[in-house]
Amino acid sequence: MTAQLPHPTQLPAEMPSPCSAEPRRNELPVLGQAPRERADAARNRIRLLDAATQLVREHGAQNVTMEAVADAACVGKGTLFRRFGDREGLMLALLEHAEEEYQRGYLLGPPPLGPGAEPLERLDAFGAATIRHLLCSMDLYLAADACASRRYTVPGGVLRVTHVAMLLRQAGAVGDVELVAQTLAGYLDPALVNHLRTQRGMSLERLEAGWRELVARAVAPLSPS
Amino acid sequence: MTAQLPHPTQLPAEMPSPCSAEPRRNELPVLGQAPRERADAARNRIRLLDAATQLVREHGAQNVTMEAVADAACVGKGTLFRRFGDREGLMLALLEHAEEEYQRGYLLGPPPLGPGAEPLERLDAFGAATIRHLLCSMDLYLAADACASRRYTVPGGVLRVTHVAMLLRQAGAVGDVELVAQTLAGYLDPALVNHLRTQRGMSLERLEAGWRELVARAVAPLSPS
DNA sequence: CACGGAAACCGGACCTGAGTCCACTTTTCC
DNA sequence: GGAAAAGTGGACTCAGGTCCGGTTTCCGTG
Repeated sequence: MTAQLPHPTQLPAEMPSPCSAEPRRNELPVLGQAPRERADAARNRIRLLDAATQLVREHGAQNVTMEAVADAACVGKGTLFRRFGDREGLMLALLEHAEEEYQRGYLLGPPPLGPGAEPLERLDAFGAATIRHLLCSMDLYLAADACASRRYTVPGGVLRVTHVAMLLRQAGAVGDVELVAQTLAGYLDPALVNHLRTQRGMSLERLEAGWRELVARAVAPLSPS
Repeated sequence: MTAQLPHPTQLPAEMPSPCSAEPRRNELPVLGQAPRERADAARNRIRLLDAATQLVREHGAQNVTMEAVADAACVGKGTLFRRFGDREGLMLALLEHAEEEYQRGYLLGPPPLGPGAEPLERLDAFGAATIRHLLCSMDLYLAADACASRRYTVPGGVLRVTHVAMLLRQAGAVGDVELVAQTLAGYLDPALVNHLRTQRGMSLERLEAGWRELVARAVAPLSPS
């Protein structure tokens, strides 16, 4: 299928920061710094994201075709794919935007979610916040769902795993914290949360309580059997 | 890379028909119920599975198109899709066959994997067996990967969760066993195992040890905090 | 056993949407 | 001003999936 694309453009290296084209002159291509984005490219990227956001809100993520996005943005299909790589990439970009507030919440926000509270308290709050956030943007998450190849390399997901691992360590967890964190974060997989809610009819309360139990197990000392 | 598949012509008479909630047909023509599968349909199903198996072994699951399968089976494309619903369905059918021996192993086989051993012992063996099995057929698993909608309803996966939950209960686990089992089984997601192995370079030994730790945590008593 | 009709099945033309390609245009920088 | 780099757009390819007229199988009937 899609091997590595010979495209020079990777997935969105920068967030859609409107009109943040700082005039930097005489910049030598040192340190692998990305060269400034061209004006037309920036304009089109914003157009595309705007159009995509609008269409998704209007028709649901599943029913939005790439061509429709390109047309709505008055831009060629090639441009769309150049910017975002593929459909998944576009959805991921939208998702990244939707995740901003949530991410700020657990990275920088006030306790108990943010820094300042006890690690255990933060872990509990993190699970609850994540589950609620997922349920809010589930439509987009399911559309952006990375099939196998990317599922565990999506930035947001990697960040979650890292965050959980950090808190686990701070909470004094022992054992293979990395793997435990990965497993714990797996509980927060959008598709799983969706499945448990819709197919298995589990309540939000149960899902949150389940998270707390898993956290408790994760930080518990290991009794050598 | 290449999964060795058992002989294709002996596939189970049952196969998932994803397109509709079809009533299970039994073989006995009693009470005007259950029309059996037509002879030509059966013949073509076998042809298709045979051809698919061959092509997958030859070119890798990723590089096999549905049309190629249909052509190789000397059958129309419509027939292929009628039988298996979609590409995923076909891969799932192949996978189901590839899983047979593995499933027999932990359901009916000899201890420590099968019945007879202590639950904890069986849990440990189950993880190791699963990880090894996944790595063997990874090619097929990744191709058959159910994107979000089906990921948690694939028969093999559901069976694993159920099995783990049963063993956890037998081992005297307390708490929300269902959710813990689901999470534990999440560690055995093919895509995750593949990711940890290839992207993160984890050794088979570490993955197996990780499973054992998770099992230990899952059956540990819950200390009320 | 021949017959006949209904239901299941077949197959390949056709449609759709993702992703690619490349000749052409715009921007940037000197 | 001008060359090179970056970006553009839409025609094109390709694979998954649908549709429907024609065919085959099944089964009850005479």
